Amino acid sequence: AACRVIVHVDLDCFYAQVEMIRNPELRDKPFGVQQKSIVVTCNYEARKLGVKKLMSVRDAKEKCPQLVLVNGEDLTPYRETSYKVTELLGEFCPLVERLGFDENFVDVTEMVEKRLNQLQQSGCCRVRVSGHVYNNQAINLHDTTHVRLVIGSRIAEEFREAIHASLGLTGCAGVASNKLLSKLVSGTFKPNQQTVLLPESCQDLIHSLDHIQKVPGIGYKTAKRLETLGVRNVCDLQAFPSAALEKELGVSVAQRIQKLSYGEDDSPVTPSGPPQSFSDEDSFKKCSSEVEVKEKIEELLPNLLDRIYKDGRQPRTVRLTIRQFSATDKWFNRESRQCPIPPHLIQKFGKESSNILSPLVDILMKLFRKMIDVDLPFHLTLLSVCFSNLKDLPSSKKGSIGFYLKQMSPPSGSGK
DNA sequence: TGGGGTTAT
DNA sequence: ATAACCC
Repeated sequence: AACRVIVHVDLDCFYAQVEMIRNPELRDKPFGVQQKSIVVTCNYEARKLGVKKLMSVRDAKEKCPQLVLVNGEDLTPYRETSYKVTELLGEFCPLVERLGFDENFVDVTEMVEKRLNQLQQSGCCRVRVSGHVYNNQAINLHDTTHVRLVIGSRIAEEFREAIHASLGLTGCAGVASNKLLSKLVSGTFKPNQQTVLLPESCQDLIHSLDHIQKVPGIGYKTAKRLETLGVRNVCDLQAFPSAALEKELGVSVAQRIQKLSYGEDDSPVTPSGPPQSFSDEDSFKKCSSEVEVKEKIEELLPNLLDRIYKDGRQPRTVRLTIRQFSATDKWFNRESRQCPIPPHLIQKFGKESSNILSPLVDILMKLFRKMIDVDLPFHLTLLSVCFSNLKDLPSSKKGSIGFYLKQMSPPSGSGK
């Protein structure tokens, strides 16, 4: 039975790397990428001096007065670079799944099988591992699972080399038999290194997590509920009675996370393909009048429309999301309203010079009034516009030829 | 605590 | 439409 071989690729402090490419002068200085009052990430120079991810600008400047800050509120350069990485991996193998802007899972099982066959036909069964082996575990070349994972480590090295050669980016990789383990193991040696996990060390890896919330798939809410059950670490979760867990969290979540606690994860690598939605948001201290709301929306829309135009598909749904100020529990209170985009407006998405902007603003303001009684005082701290339910144009209308293919100038001569 | 994303219910 | 998850 051939095991799966999954590679998790995780770029080092991604936004900071993109900024260093845009401005090489930053290279040897400690610097951070700022969004509002937060340093969302920083380079390793800054990390040496005590700056951490998601630190407030105040704390960061206190720790490190020389810290240079770059505004990173416009994600365009990061998004574009991110898709270049995904596309590059897609040239090796079709099964590439994005996780955020800086991580990708690649199912390399087929590539491994092919190389394994070539190796066996050449009569040579020796393969050298690339990078670290978790726990420094000895490799047994008579164990075909070991051999497969070692071949995976070679492929991971090729991925990282390709990303560095063509995009100038460094990152980590983890190689293991499923997504969960590949992700966990990729973080074990940190900048610009890679690690392979052999099955015998799986329990050591999963038990090295000190809190259950470090298990990808167990988030804030589930961790809190588990805590009320007395479940604090991976051992607790493994040992907890399944029936009681299912009663608290529902069968689906309970069974999934309990398997995760054993390092088991049968979820497939699902190719991400083009994005399912395009959104743009802005947060602020205060927005409390209809006129301000309209101004904010008018700021968000042009950027979004441009991205949709470049994508080539047409959205069928538009959504407005708001966050209302609340002193307690600042983080959770988002509401949204969405509606279909009227067909006559959908048509205008692919075309320039059509005035699609003001009708969209009107629709979004109607959605706003469904959430907020504008005759009463209100206090917003965030506005977000999202286009989703993207449909390809009829193929006669040119545009998206498929995600991975570059847009090419049309051949001379007629297309009938 | 930003500015994005996804899937399940 | 919301709630959970991910970065």
